[in-house]
Amino acid sequence: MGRAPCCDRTKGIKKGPWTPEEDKLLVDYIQANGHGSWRMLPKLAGLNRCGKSCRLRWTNYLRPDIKRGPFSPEEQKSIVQLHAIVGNKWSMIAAQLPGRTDNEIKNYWNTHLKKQLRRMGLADPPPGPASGCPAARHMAQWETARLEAEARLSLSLLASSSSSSSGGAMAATAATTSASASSSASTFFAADKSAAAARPVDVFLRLWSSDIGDAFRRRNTAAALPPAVVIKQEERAVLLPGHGGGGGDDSSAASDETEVAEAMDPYQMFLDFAGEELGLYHGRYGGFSLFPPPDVLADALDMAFN
DNA sequence: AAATGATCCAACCGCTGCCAC
DNA sequence: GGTGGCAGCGGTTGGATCATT
Repeated sequence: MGRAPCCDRTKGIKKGPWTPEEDKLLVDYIQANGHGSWRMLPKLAGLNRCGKSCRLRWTNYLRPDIKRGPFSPEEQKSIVQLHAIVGNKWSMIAAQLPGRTDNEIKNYWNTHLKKQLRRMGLADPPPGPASGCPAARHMAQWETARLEAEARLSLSLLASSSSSSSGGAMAATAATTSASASSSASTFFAADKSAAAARPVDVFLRLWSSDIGDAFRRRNTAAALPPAVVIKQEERAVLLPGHGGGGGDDSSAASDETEVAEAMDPYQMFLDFAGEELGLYHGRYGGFSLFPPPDVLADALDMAFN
Protein backbone atom coordinates (compact mmCIF):
# COMPACT_ATOMS: atom_id res chain seq x y z
CA MET A 1 0.00 0.00 0.00
CA GLY A 2 1.23 3.46 -0.72
CA ARG A 3 1.42 6.11 1.88
CA ALA A 4 0.05 9.60 1.64
CA PRO A 5 2.43 12.23 0.31
CA CYS A 6 4.17 14.30 2.94
CA CYS A 7 2.40 17.42 1.75
CA ASP A 8 -0.69 18.22 -0.23
CA ARG A 9 0.47 18.92 -3.76
CA THR A 10 -2.89 20.28 -4.79
CA LYS A 11 -2.40 23.37 -2.67
CA GLY A 12 0.49 24.78 -4.68
CA ILE A 13 3.25 23.97 -2.24
CA LYS A 14 6.38 25.69 -3.48
CA LYS A 15 9.33 23.67 -4.68
CA GLY A 16 12.77 24.48 -5.97
CA PRO A 17 15.44 26.84 -4.69
CA TRP A 18 14.84 28.70 -1.45
CA THR A 19 14.74 32.48 -1.38
CA PRO A 20 16.55 34.51 1.30
CA GLU A 21 13.14 35.51 2.66
CA GLU A 22 12.12 31.89 3.09
CA ASP A 23 15.43 31.11 4.74
CA LYS A 24 14.92 33.94 7.19
CA LEU A 25 11.41 32.80 8.05
CA LEU A 26 12.65 29.29 8.69
CA VAL A 27 15.69 30.32 10.73
CA ASP A 28 13.74 32.83 12.79
CA TYR A 29 11.03 30.32 13.56
CA ILE A 30 13.37 27.51 14.54
CA GLN A 31 15.58 29.74 16.64
CA ALA A 32 12.53 31.02 18.47
CA ASN A 33 10.57 27.79 18.82
CA GLY A 34 12.70 24.86 17.78
CA HIS A 35 11.58 22.80 14.84
CA GLY A 36 9.06 20.72 16.76
CA SER A 37 6.94 18.80 14.28
CA TRP A 38 8.35 19.28 10.80
CA ARG A 39 4.97 18.59 9.34
CA MET A 40 3.40 21.48 11.21
CA LEU A 41 6.38 23.81 10.94
CA PRO A 42 5.69 25.36 7.51
CA LYS A 43 2.21 26.46 8.54
CA LEU A 44 3.43 27.82 11.86
CA ALA A 45 6.40 29.60 10.29
CA GLY A 46 4.38 31.05 7.44
CA LEU A 47 6.16 29.08 4.74
CA ASN A 48 4.55 27.67 1.63
CA ARG A 49 6.76 24.58 1.72
CA CYS A 50 6.33 21.03 2.85
CA GLY A 51 7.84 20.02 6.17
CA LYS A 52 10.26 17.69 4.51
CA SER A 53 11.67 20.49 2.42
CA CYS A 54 12.02 22.66 5.52
CA ARG A 55 13.84 19.94 7.40
CA LEU A 56 16.22 19.38 4.52
CA ARG A 57 16.90 23.08 4.11
CA TRP A 58 17.61 23.45 7.81
CA THR A 59 19.74 20.36 8.27
CA ASN A 60 21.73 20.76 5.07
CA TYR A 61 22.13 24.48 4.77
CA LEU A 62 20.77 26.76 7.48
CA ARG A 63 21.84 25.02 10.66
CA PRO A 64 24.24 27.35 12.49
CA ASP A 65 26.83 24.65 13.24
CA ILE A 66 27.42 23.71 9.62
CA LYS A 67 31.01 23.96 8.54
CA ARG A 68 31.49 25.49 5.12
CA GLY A 69 34.43 25.34 2.81
CA PRO A 70 36.54 22.59 1.29
CA PHE A 71 37.17 19.30 3.02
CA SER A 72 40.52 19.07 4.76
CA PRO A 73 42.83 16.14 3.99
CA GLU A 74 41.99 14.74 7.43
CA GLU A 75 38.30 14.92 6.66
CA GLN A 76 38.85 13.28 3.28
CA LYS A 77 40.75 10.50 4.93
CA SER A 78 38.09 10.02 7.54
CA ILE A 79 35.37 9.87 4.93
CA VAL A 80 37.18 7.21 2.94
CA GLN A 81 37.94 5.17 6.03
CA LEU A 82 34.42 5.44 7.33
CA HIS A 83 32.99 4.61 3.94
CA ALA A 84 35.19 1.55 3.83
CA ILE A 85 33.65 0.50 7.11
CA VAL A 86 29.99 1.41 6.88
CA GLY A 87 29.46 1.87 3.15
CA ASN A 88 26.96 4.46 1.97
CA LYS A 89 25.73 5.24 5.46
CA TRP A 90 26.19 8.96 4.99
CA SER A 91 24.49 9.94 8.21
CA MET A 92 26.82 7.68 10.19
CA ILE A 93 29.79 9.17 8.43
CA ALA A 94 28.49 12.69 8.98
CA ALA A 95 28.11 11.95 12.68
CA GLN A 96 31.88 11.49 12.85
CA LEU A 97 32.60 14.77 11.07
CA PRO A 98 31.29 17.68 13.12
CA GLY A 99 29.79 20.43 11.03
CA ARG A 100 29.44 18.32 7.90
CA THR A 101 26.09 17.10 6.64
CA ASP A 102 25.29 13.73 5.19
CA ASN A 103 24.23 15.37 1.95
CA GLU A 104 27.49 17.26 1.68
CA ILE A 105 29.54 14.16 2.36
CA LYS A 106 27.51 12.13 -0.09
CA ASN A 107 28.00 14.74 -2.79
CA TYR A 108 31.67 15.02 -2.01
CA TRP A 109 32.08 11.28 -2.18
CA ASN A 110 30.28 10.98 -5.49
CA THR A 111 32.01 13.92 -7.12
CA HIS A 112 35.52 13.74 -5.71
CA LEU A 113 36.56 10.81 -3.64
CA LYS A 114 35.01 8.04 -5.69
CA LYS A 115 36.80 9.24 -8.77
CA GLN A 116 40.02 9.74 -6.90
CA LEU A 117 39.91 6.22 -5.54
CA ARG A 118 38.86 4.80 -8.87
CA ARG A 119 41.90 6.39 -10.44
CA MET A 120 43.96 4.64 -7.80
CA GLY A 121 42.23 1.38 -8.60
CA LEU A 122 40.74 1.26 -5.10
CA ALA A 123 37.09 2.05 -5.60
CA ASP A 124 34.40 -0.50 -6.54
CA PRO A 125 34.91 -4.21 -6.30
CA PRO A 126 36.37 -5.93 -9.32
CA PRO A 127 33.72 -6.95 -11.86
CA GLY A 128 34.80 -10.55 -11.82
CA PRO A 129 37.19 -12.86 -10.02
CA ALA A 130 40.34 -11.10 -8.97
CA SER A 131 43.06 -11.61 -11.49
CA GLY A 132 46.74 -11.52 -10.87
CA CYS A 133 47.25 -7.98 -12.15
CA PRO A 134 48.35 -5.38 -9.60
CA ALA A 135 45.26 -3.21 -10.03
CA ALA A 136 42.94 -6.13 -9.42
CA ARG A 137 44.99 -7.17 -6.43
CA HIS A 138 44.72 -3.68 -5.00
CA MET A 139 40.99 -3.74 -5.48
CA ALA A 140 40.75 -7.09 -3.79
CA GLN A 141 42.84 -5.83 -0.89
CA TRP A 142 40.70 -2.77 -0.61
CA GLU A 143 37.55 -4.86 -0.54
CA THR A 144 39.12 -7.21 1.93
CA ALA A 145 40.01 -4.36 4.22
CA ARG A 146 36.50 -2.97 3.94
CA LEU A 147 34.88 -6.28 4.75
CA GLU A 148 37.26 -6.91 7.58
CA ALA A 149 36.48 -3.53 9.06
CA GLU A 150 32.77 -4.14 8.65
CA ALA A 151 33.09 -7.44 10.43
CA ARG A 152 35.11 -5.84 13.20
CA LEU A 153 32.43 -3.26 13.65
CA SER A 154 29.85 -6.01 13.83
CA LEU A 155 31.89 -7.74 16.48
CA SER A 156 32.31 -4.61 18.52
CA LEU A 157 28.57 -4.03 18.29
CA LEU A 158 28.07 -7.55 19.49
CA ALA A 159 30.48 -7.04 22.34
CA SER A 160 29.00 -3.74 23.44
CA SER A 161 25.48 -5.06 23.16
CA SER A 162 26.36 -8.01 25.33
CA SER A 163 26.62 -5.62 28.24
CA SER A 164 22.94 -4.83 27.77
CA SER A 165 20.00 -7.17 27.44
CA SER A 166 19.55 -6.68 23.71
CA GLY A 167 22.73 -8.33 22.53
CA GLY A 168 21.07 -10.79 20.22
CA ALA A 169 19.15 -8.12 18.38
CA MET A 170 22.26 -6.05 17.81
CA ALA A 171 24.19 -9.02 16.58
CA ALA A 172 21.34 -9.96 14.30
CA THR A 173 21.33 -6.44 12.92
CA ALA A 174 25.03 -6.61 12.31
CA ALA A 175 24.64 -9.92 10.60
CA THR A 176 21.88 -8.70 8.33
CA THR A 177 24.04 -5.83 7.14
CA SER A 178 26.57 -8.20 5.70
CA ALA A 179 26.84 -8.71 2.01
CA SER A 180 25.35 -12.17 1.83
CA ALA A 181 22.12 -13.61 3.14
CA SER A 182 22.12 -16.04 5.98
CA SER A 183 23.23 -19.48 4.92
CA SER A 184 24.14 -22.67 6.63
CA ALA A 185 27.74 -23.72 6.93
CA SER A 186 27.05 -26.79 4.88
CA THR A 187 25.61 -24.91 1.95
CA PHE A 188 28.34 -22.35 2.28
CA PHE A 189 31.06 -24.90 1.81
CA ALA A 190 29.28 -27.22 -0.56
CA ALA A 191 26.94 -25.60 -3.03
CA ASP A 192 28.56 -22.22 -2.62
CA LYS A 193 32.14 -23.33 -2.78
CA SER A 194 32.80 -22.08 -6.28
CA ALA A 195 31.30 -18.69 -5.50
CA ALA A 196 33.42 -18.43 -2.40
CA ALA A 197 36.48 -19.27 -4.40
CA ALA A 198 35.56 -16.65 -6.95
CA ARG A 199 35.20 -13.93 -4.33
CA PRO A 200 37.48 -14.99 -1.47
CA VAL A 201 37.09 -11.64 0.23
CA ASP A 202 33.48 -12.51 1.07
CA VAL A 203 34.52 -15.43 3.18
CA PHE A 204 34.58 -13.64 6.49
CA LEU A 205 31.13 -12.16 6.17
CA ARG A 206 29.74 -15.34 4.71
CA LEU A 207 30.97 -17.10 7.81
CA TRP A 208 29.66 -14.35 10.03
CA SER A 209 26.22 -14.78 8.46
CA SER A 210 26.31 -18.54 8.57
CA ASP A 211 25.38 -20.98 11.32
CA ILE A 212 28.92 -20.70 12.58
CA GLY A 213 28.46 -16.99 13.08
CA ASP A 214 25.13 -17.64 14.77
CA ALA A 215 26.72 -20.19 17.07
CA PHE A 216 29.50 -17.77 17.93
CA ARG A 217 27.04 -15.01 18.73
CA ARG A 218 24.89 -17.31 20.84
CA ARG A 219 27.91 -18.51 22.76
CA ASN A 220 29.37 -15.09 23.35
CA THR A 221 26.32 -13.10 24.29
CA ALA A 222 26.47 -15.07 27.53
CA ALA A 223 30.23 -14.76 27.91
CA ALA A 224 32.14 -12.01 29.62
CA LEU A 225 33.30 -9.42 27.12
CA PRO A 226 35.17 -6.16 27.47
CA PRO A 227 33.26 -3.30 29.04
CA ALA A 228 31.31 -1.01 26.74
CA VAL A 229 33.59 1.93 27.41
CA VAL A 230 36.57 0.04 26.05
CA ILE A 231 34.59 -1.03 23.02
CA LYS A 232 33.70 2.56 22.31
CA GLN A 233 37.37 3.44 22.24
CA GLU A 234 38.04 0.45 20.03
CA GLU A 235 35.30 1.53 17.67
CA ARG A 236 36.83 4.96 17.51
CA ALA A 237 40.22 3.49 16.81
CA VAL A 238 38.82 1.32 14.06
CA LEU A 239 36.79 4.12 12.58
CA LEU A 240 39.46 6.77 12.86
CA PRO A 241 42.87 5.22 13.06
CA GLY A 242 45.39 7.92 13.78
CA HIS A 243 42.73 10.08 15.40
CA GLY A 244 43.33 8.84 18.89
CA GLY A 245 42.84 10.76 22.09
CA GLY A 246 41.31 13.98 20.89
CA GLY A 247 44.22 16.17 21.90
CA GLY A 248 46.53 13.78 20.09
CA ASP A 249 49.07 13.50 22.90
CA ASP A 250 51.22 10.42 22.97
CA SER A 251 50.36 9.19 26.43
CA SER A 252 46.63 8.99 25.74
CA ALA A 253 47.33 7.35 22.40
CA ALA A 254 49.42 4.72 24.10
CA SER A 255 46.66 4.18 26.62
CA ASP A 256 44.16 3.75 23.82
CA GLU A 257 46.38 1.19 22.16
CA THR A 258 46.37 -0.94 25.26
CA GLU A 259 42.63 -0.81 25.55
CA VAL A 260 42.20 -1.40 21.85
CA ALA A 261 44.33 -4.50 22.10
CA GLU A 262 42.04 -5.81 24.81
CA ALA A 263 38.96 -4.91 22.88
CA MET A 264 40.14 -6.75 19.79
CA ASP A 265 39.51 -9.97 21.62
CA PRO A 266 36.04 -10.58 20.16
CA TYR A 267 37.45 -10.36 16.67
CA GLN A 268 40.20 -12.83 17.46
CA MET A 269 37.71 -14.96 19.32
CA PHE A 270 35.57 -15.28 16.23
CA LEU A 271 38.56 -16.18 14.09
CA ASP A 272 39.58 -18.79 16.61
CA PHE A 273 36.05 -20.07 16.90
CA ALA A 274 35.64 -20.42 13.15
CA GLY A 275 39.05 -21.98 12.90
CA GLU A 276 38.16 -24.58 15.49
CA GLU A 277 34.84 -25.26 13.80
CA LEU A 278 36.24 -25.65 10.34
CA GLY A 279 39.94 -26.11 10.65
CA LEU A 280 40.07 -23.80 7.72
CA TYR A 281 41.70 -20.55 8.62
CA HIS A 282 45.32 -20.45 7.82
CA GLY A 283 45.54 -16.86 6.71
CA ARG A 284 45.74 -17.54 3.01
CA TYR A 285 43.08 -18.16 0.44
CA GLY A 286 43.71 -18.23 -3.26
CA GLY A 287 46.89 -16.25 -2.91
CA PHE A 288 45.30 -13.44 -0.91
CA SER A 289 45.52 -12.91 2.77
CA LEU A 290 42.08 -13.46 4.23
CA PHE A 291 42.70 -11.18 7.15
CA PRO A 292 45.41 -8.76 6.18
CA PRO A 293 46.93 -6.50 8.78
CA PRO A 294 44.91 -3.36 9.49
CA ASP A 295 47.57 -1.18 7.93
CA VAL A 296 46.49 -2.33 4.46
CA LEU A 297 43.74 0.23 4.63
CA ALA A 298 46.07 2.93 5.91
CA ASP A 299 48.56 2.21 3.12
CA ALA A 300 45.86 2.46 0.52
CA LEU A 301 44.75 5.77 1.94
CA ASP A 302 48.25 7.11 2.00
CA MET A 303 48.60 6.15 -1.64
CA ALA A 304 45.40 7.97 -2.46
CA PHE A 305 46.04 11.16 -0.57
CA ASN A 306 49.77 11.61 -0.15
C1' DA B 1 33.17 35.04 -28.03
C1' DA B 2 30.30 31.10 -28.56
C1' DA B 3 29.38 26.26 -28.14
C1' DT B 4 29.92 22.16 -25.84
C1' DG B 5 31.01 19.10 -22.20
C1' DA B 6 32.15 18.30 -17.39
C1' DT B 7 31.49 19.14 -12.71
C1' DC B 8 29.22 20.62 -8.62
C1' DC B 9 25.64 20.75 -5.30
C1' DA B 10 20.99 22.06 -3.54
C1' DA B 11 16.83 20.01 -3.58
C1' DC B 12 13.56 16.44 -4.50
C1' DC B 13 11.74 11.62 -4.48
C1' DG B 14 10.69 7.46 -2.63
C1' DC B 15 11.76 3.98 0.61
C1' DT B 16 12.48 2.36 5.41
C1' DG B 17 12.22 2.11 10.32
C1' DC B 18 10.09 3.60 14.39
C1' DC B 19 6.26 4.59 17.14
C1' DA B 20 1.55 5.31 18.63
C1' DC B 21 -2.87 3.58 18.35
C1' DG C 1 -0.30 -8.20 15.18
C1' DG C 2 -1.89 -4.72 11.83
C1' DT C 3 -2.19 -0.03 10.32
C1' DG C 4 -1.07 4.68 9.51
C1' DG C 5 1.73 8.83 10.36
C1' DC C 6 6.07 10.69 10.84
C1' DA C 7 11.10 11.60 10.57
C1' DG C 8 15.16 10.26 8.59
C1' DC C 9 17.94 8.32 5.07
C1' DG C 10 20.09 7.34 0.55
C1' DG C 11 19.62 7.74 -4.42
C1' DT C 12 18.75 10.73 -8.09
C1' DT C 13 17.85 14.92 -10.65
C1' DG C 14 18.39 19.29 -12.76
C1' DG C 15 20.09 23.88 -12.88
C1' DA C 16 24.23 26.67 -12.23
C1' DT C 17 28.92 27.16 -12.89
C1' DC C 18 33.38 26.13 -14.69
C1' DA C 19 36.65 24.32 -18.20
C1' DT C 20 37.80 23.22 -22.72
C1' DT C 21 37.63 23.52 -27.63
